[in-house]
Amino acid sequence: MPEDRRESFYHERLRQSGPGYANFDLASTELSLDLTYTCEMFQQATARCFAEFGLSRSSLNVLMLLRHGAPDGMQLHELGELLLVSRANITGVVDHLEQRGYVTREVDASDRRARYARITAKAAALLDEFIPVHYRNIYMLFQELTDRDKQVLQGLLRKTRASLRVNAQAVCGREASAMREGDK
Amino acid sequence: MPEDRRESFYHERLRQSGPGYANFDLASTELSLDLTYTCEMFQQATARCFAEFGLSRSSLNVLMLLRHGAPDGMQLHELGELLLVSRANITGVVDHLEQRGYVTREVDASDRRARYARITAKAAALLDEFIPVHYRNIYMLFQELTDRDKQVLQGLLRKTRASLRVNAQAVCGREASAMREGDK
DNA sequence: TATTGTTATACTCTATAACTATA
DNA sequence: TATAGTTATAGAGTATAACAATA
Repeated sequence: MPEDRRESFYHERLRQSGPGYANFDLASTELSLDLTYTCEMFQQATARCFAEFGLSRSSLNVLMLLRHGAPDGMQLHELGELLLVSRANITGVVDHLEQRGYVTREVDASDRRARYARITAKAAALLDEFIPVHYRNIYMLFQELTDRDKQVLQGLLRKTRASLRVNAQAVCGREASAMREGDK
Repeated sequence: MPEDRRESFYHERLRQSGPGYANFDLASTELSLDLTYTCEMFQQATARCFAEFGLSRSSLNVLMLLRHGAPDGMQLHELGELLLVSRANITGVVDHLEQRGYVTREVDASDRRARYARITAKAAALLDEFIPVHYRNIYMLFQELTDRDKQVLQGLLRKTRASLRVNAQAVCGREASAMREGDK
């Protein structure tokens, strides 16, 4: 197994410096770093392939969503909600896709506030070329994990997301923390 | 456990549309989505707190690295290597920190090409305020996971990173895939 | 009034290439 | 020649606020 200077460096530093701060919990903090770091590595590993096809993660998400979830089009705010992108910013993503001929915008006849983004044949052709390469890359990147590993990992990541959802409201910054201190 | 429309939506779409593409492997592809999605949720949950303290993830990383890894300073290219940031871009991060008085730049006396970034007392004070809030947030966000969960998850994420490292070179785009097809 | 979408702004992060100065 | 750092540029992502059109 190849060594990684960063990996050991970070964990060592954390074990040393963490206990010097209040509220430090080693297991959670290590987990947060591991999660972020692993995700970064995965994205870095696939970044070149995305760039080569002129796709960003957002634009791929939009195209896949439109192709397989809504071949007849989807309103922009729906796209934004599914992709966790604000209404203001989904406009830009769709602009970009439209400029390159990958989606069209059509006004909804029954509600003239709404626009439907629809995927074009050109984008479908791009996906037919890109996705097999992308899927092969994904398969290769996770090759050292057994089926059992993947299954357990997926289950734990699902549980993690549930935990994040339950506790996201409780997270807050300076004032809220100060207030809670005051409550004691 | 709270429902999430996106979560079920994605997995359902993937199971339906995936097999239509070459090289599709459900377990790996689901894992890649789960990893990305979980990480996104975590970062989203902590984003407000970062913003409130005027910190970005990069700047926090630099400050923590300097404080606990190199209180006497670290060369910019070293920072870049540890944070996976290019030499060109670490300059900007350090510029930003310097403008706000969080680091100083000092020329190395023995090698006048090199600059050392050193953390200031002002930044140390900021960390003393920010980190306990941050650590408490992390602890709360992962609260629904048991110690055993966290331990297993960490182990599998480490194994995942090892897999990514081993296979990262094999990942590639259009031409390389075409070549490999030709080899068959 | 509320909703859909757009515009504008500003900041962060990333990637790349060309450049300076030192070694 | 190689290394450390900077500058410049361009693109993508994010966040926020103000605005128009429509319901």
